[in-house]
Amino acid sequence: MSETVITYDEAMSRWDPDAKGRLADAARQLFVEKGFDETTVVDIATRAGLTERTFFRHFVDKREVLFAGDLMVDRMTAMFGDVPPDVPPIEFVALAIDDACDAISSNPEWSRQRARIVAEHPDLHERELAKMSMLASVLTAGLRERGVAPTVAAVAAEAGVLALRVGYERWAAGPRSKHLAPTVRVVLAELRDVTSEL
Amino acid sequence: MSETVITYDEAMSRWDPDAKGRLADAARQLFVEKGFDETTVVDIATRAGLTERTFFRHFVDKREVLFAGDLMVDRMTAMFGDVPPDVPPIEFVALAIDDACDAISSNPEWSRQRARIVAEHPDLHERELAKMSMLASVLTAGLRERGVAPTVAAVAAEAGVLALRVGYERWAAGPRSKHLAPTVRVVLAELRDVTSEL
DNA sequence: GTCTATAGGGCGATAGAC
DNA sequence: GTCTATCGCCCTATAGAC
Repeated sequence: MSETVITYDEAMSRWDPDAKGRLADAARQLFVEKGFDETTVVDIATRAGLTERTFFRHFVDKREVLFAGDLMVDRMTAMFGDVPPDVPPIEFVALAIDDACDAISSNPEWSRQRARIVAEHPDLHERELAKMSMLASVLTAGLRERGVAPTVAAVAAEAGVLALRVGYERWAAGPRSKHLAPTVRVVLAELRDVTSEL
Repeated sequence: MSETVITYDEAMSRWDPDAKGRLADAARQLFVEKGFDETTVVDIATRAGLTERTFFRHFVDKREVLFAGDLMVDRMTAMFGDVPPDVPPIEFVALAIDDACDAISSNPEWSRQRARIVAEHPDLHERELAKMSMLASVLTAGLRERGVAPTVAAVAAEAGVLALRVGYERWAAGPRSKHLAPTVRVVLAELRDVTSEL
């Protein structure tokens, strides 16, 4: 009769907590060590003590592992209620973006490393843009609930996300500074100034 | 007089005129008929009378078939020289975007159908955003060559691309109108007005 | 043109938590 | 017992290599 051989790894890891977090950590490490293309999903899963199939239960595709959680969307919607009711649309957006900046700045080294990985891989850059687009949708919905006209809501939301995206890139590429929000506010002001020449 | 060298590409195109165009047409039809996910590359190639392998000779991946050519980038760089030297950055950008609008408007029905297909598939939307991001890079480079400060150049370029993207969506979703440029100009004005409240 | 690796899905079995 | 996370095996399509 044959007995099932259970290796140490399998026995230890199968029900260890935070599988998703372990996968995300393993992925980040491997992307830095070998690059995105050279890292397979099997590599990631193995390092996390899991299988390829389990990876895809947690992340819809390989890229998504770097954008874990979509925490920003939840966080942002949660703070909509805190904004006074009569601020102009762009100020509402700026406050929401400030909040997103705090989320990014709360882990500055990881956020900078992440930005570097994303900037180097077109596929990841694509996904980053898609995530930013989702943020814009959330902001647009938040503004429309406040009675802002749909077209104005969309444009204000897109303006805010533009500032976040450009500001994040600038912050990650520039000299170390703790807070992202000031950089993003500068971009927003530049956007106002540059469009005022129309 | 030099001898005529017939490359493999030229020989192929003699037997198979406009293989790339046929593939793009077949893809568009199939995406409408069956949806993006349900259409395989083999389906597309077969309808175009070609093989899967040939498809990937013309397009780096399946999504790319809807973004054929990157004609916009070439067209845009080509018109940079026509812009007078002393217009403000945002006006330079607006003129370049007008030109891109003309390219889109030149085939309005196809551009509207394309926008609908792209809007329905997250993967295609992602690629669209990436293409727009490339346009922004080209515009930024064009501005910097004119001596515009890097940060201003980037923000002006992103503003223009924002207007193109939002305007294109609005134009494709709204009632039929031939020209896209006026819609995009409206978005640009809205962007100026909404940010002026900062 | 053929061959191969990887991405990613479907589904049932199973190990553990409760 | 139920419920959920994980596994294992089989499959196809994408995409790249030779």
